[in-house]
Amino acid sequence: MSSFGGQMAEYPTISIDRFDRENLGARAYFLSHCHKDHMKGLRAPTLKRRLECSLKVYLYCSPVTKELLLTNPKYRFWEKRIIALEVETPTQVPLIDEASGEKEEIVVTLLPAGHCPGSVMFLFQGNNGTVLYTGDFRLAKGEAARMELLHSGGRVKDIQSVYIDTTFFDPKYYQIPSREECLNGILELVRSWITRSPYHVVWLNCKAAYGYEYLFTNLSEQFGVQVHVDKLDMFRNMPDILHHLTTDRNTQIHACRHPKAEEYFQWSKLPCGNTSPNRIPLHIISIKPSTMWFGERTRKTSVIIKDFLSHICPVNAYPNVIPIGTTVDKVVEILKPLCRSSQSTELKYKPLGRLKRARTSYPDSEEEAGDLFDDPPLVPVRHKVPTQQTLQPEVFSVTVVSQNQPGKPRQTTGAYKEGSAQTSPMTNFVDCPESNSESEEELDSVASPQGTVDPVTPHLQKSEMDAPQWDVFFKRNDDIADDGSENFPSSAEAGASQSPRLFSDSDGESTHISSQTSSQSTHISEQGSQGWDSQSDTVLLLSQERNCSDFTSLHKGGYRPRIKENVPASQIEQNYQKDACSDLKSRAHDANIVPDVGEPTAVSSEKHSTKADSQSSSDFEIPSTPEAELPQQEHLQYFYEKLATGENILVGRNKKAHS
DNA sequence: GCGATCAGGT
DNA sequence: CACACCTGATCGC
Repeated sequence: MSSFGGQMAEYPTISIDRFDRENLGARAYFLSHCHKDHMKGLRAPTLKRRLECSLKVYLYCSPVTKELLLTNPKYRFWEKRIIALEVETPTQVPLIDEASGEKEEIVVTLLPAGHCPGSVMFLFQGNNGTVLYTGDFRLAKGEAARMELLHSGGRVKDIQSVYIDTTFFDPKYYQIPSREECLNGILELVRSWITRSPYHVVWLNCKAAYGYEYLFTNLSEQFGVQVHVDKLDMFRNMPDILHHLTTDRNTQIHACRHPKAEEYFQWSKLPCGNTSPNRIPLHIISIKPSTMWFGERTRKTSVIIKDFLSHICPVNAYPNVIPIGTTVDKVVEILKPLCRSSQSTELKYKPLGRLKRARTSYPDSEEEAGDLFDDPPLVPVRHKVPTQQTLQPEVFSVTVVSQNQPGKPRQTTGAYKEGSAQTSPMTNFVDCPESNSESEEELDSVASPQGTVDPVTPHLQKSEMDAPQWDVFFKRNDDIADDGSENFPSSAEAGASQSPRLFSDSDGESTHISSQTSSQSTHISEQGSQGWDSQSDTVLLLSQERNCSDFTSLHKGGYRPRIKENVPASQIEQNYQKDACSDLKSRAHDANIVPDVGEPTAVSSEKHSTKADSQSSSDFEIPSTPEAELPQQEHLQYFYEKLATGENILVGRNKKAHS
């Protein structure tokens, strides 16, 4: 959990993502996104009471976050006190001390964070300097450089401090696949499975409340199958998401939840209860998105550099996550080289001409930049919040958003035009209506910022950046199985489909396959960029059938699944098979992936042995042959096929071990 | 009964 | 570990 207490040194009278303790007296609140760990105290009686007394205190967030928050009855008491701020629209917010009447103004700009729907970063500009609070974010390398509002006059704004999400600020995360890569891998895997029969279904085992929407929408679009979810009312005003969801359990793709979902899975039962329509049992595979997975098996030798932080180049950087075993000071020491003091004293100059802009060409003179601002990046949407944007190149004439508040319906200025919801040609973010009902307005999806982002971008050479080094994730530990006898077939061989089977398969029932893929997606379509989350970057696949085989494959640019399977005892028919299985399992150490969800039913003794071995983990570190080439898409397909059919992929045992 | 905290789990 | 939760037990009001 974030160590951020909610307050920033420069502007201690406002609180962000924390609403308890010392934050109870804040003059204004800000919520970066709708994830529980950023909402501590937000519905506590103490704060609720304060709201009743302090009528000038408001909560500011993005339109989408407001919508998501108010959909939950527990937070509905905030309804009259939330002010949705349009993304990428500098807005002036008054900070009033109700006791003394003292008033201060601060300009805040919401920048898309790419973490989950509605997630934003907050850029504050006021008397104590410019500071940036990132919240949880996931931006692709170079994306910060494309944010116009982080720049001014052709260069990065002078940022005093950055309050940054350091979750992945660790060398072990030096390489995180792109969303696009993950998405592509998932799409193919899902395709290979659901096309087998109407009874082959996929369960997307999602943890967080939000952040997987892009996965749902892309899967739905790709296969014409809506995703089953428990609730979708929070998206009622977000058609681009809503249209891809359903509460009808009769679909092949599920993202429903249940406390005992994992248990259900063992029994070929979906969280929603579906088991066997027409008495024909379902064949389920589960895909578990996880970014952390990548940090668990990579070598910690690479140095990561932060594209984001180094670009922002602030005077100070405050980490919000302090890894165990270290201290704030130590992390700060690591961050320092990226801050101004250690850079060549002078400000880093980054020509805007290098910025990748959604719009035509980017001006590189300040003057032209001014034109840019004259044409607001984002046109305030509809009737709701009247906003006035008169941005001049460096001069902020801000917009005071006072929204339909009880007492004062505010509006602000005239610059706002009703119906000006058009997406300006340059907008590159999603414009979601925050209103409900009356809006028949649809979300404008615009090209989302490409790629997702790694909060921290690995510092690699460009060539390396272009192609994820998958081997880092799948290479087996050197200390494990070094005889090479168990190497998996090289991708080329695997693709040859001659992998012997370790086990006979019983068609589908309970193989426990799990594989991981990673990636993020650069996005495709026109889904709202803000809806793309970071967690779906990595994926863990579990099938309820099978258990011991595992393989990895990679394909350049693509994703590499890691599969592990639990083999029902009944399926273990030969000793050598079992051994092989145990063997493999013994290598997996990290488990966090559910391994052994053993078989529900009869557990034979053999099964037991297998189970024991896999108890701690079901992930296999797949060895990779040094000379082996990254698997190509076709090879991957081959693996998927095997996975889907329940066949096993031989791991080299002296035969086609490597190529 | 609710909230906060902690433990444990995925 | 932390991602972002959830459940259950305990304690206090």
